[in-house]
Amino acid sequence: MTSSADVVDELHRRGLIAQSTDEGELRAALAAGPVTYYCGFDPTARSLHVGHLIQFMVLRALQRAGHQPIVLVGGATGLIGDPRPSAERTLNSPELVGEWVERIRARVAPFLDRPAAEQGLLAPVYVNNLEWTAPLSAIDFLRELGKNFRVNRMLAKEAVSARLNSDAGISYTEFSYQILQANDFKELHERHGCTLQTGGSDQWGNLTAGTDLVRRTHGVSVHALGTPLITRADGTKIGKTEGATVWLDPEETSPYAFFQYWLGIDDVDVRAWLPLFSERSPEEVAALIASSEEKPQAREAQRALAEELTRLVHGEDELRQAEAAGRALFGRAELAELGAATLEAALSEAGTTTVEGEWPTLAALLQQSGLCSSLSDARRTVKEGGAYLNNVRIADGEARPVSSDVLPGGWLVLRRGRRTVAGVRRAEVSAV
RNA sequence: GGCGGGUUGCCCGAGUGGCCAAUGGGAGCGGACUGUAAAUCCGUCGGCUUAGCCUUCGAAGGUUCGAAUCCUUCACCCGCCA
Repeated sequence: MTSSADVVDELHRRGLIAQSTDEGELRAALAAGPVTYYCGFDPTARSLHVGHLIQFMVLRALQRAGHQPIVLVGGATGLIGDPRPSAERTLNSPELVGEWVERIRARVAPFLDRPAAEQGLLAPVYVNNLEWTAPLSAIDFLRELGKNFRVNRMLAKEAVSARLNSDAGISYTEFSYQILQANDFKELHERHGCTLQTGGSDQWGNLTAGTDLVRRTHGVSVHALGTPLITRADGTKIGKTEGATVWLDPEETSPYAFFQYWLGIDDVDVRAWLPLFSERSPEEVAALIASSEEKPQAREAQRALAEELTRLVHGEDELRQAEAAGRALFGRAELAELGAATLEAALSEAGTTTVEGEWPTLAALLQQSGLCSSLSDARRTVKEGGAYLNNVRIADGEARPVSSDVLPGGWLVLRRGRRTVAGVRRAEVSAV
């Protein structure tokens, strides 16, 4: 176990610290005994995505070093909206945000509750800032909180100034966001003795707003740690491409797809990300990076990371199934030689569809399986040579499957492109 | 409250009466090359009963043989002034 203060060294070594308040003071505080720290997650979607993983890595490292984690879910701040540099957020209904709060809270458990239970570490405290924000009256907000904030400084925050310089401008609602988040730190300081907030460096303005507020109201120096913004080598955000966000919730992104995501990341990124996301020893991490440089085609680093993170997020059983599915679908074995059980397990990871009645055309099957978004898309994909039935390129989208196409268990394996697979079978055959 | 500017496909952004399902860039998707990588090149990128047809350019009406483009009303956004 990392000792209380060495955790800062570990975080630095792994590249998890982009900026921090007075580091000397922070080290001293961490060395003096268990520190209560928090990180907040706003419910802006149904689930958290891989971009949030880095926050959990920090939370876990601190917990491992014996400190007390608090996980805040932003039931209140999620109703207001943290200003993005680009444009105003759409307000979501309180009902929807409330539902997301619950879903997200459920997702967080494995990261901190498991180590607490298995290794005797301090169990996380869960809070929702709606608890103290909802009762706040406008008078209190303006008198008790507002007086502590200078608009001049608020305007200087990066997210705010970006918006002021854009056509979109910024609503008063979003402008107020930093006050609410600062107040969270103050409340947690008062309620739980919290003295450290961690978060993404894009949150830096909000983090320091919090430390400033606590200092002004309590005369106490508290801390903030900002993690670096993780980007891919090509500059895009991790796992957050508009088309295919990789979620942590198995209902949104299957463990199989999650595993495949990490397995497929490119060499440059895996070498950069391994220290960030792996909790292996520095020696093991270095060895994996060396392996990636010497024989990149082996993809050992990608595989190690995929295994570690799938196990962390989804658990050992799901990891085994995701791995087995990948081997079955991408391995050298002929599909027809796979047993019905293996095939079914693999396909259920990748995604399956059942069709009623007789086989429709292959183009229709591509659409119904979800591989293609529309019939037009399916026809286009076939025309481009990107659609496969049982690993054989489909030449005619209007053709229908024949009995010799049907694999053990009644399955057809449809594939789009190199790696997107789906299983399809007819309702009548499922009993066979 | 006044004046001005704006609302185009996933995003940015052209387009001011027919040649517009709508230039260009990005993202996405597919192919080639590879290592289930990157880069590069090629193709594609509203829908359908796909050599044709249907629905799109904030919303609803209108003018016209014909409108993303003109007119009216409405909604929302931005800026300046009060």
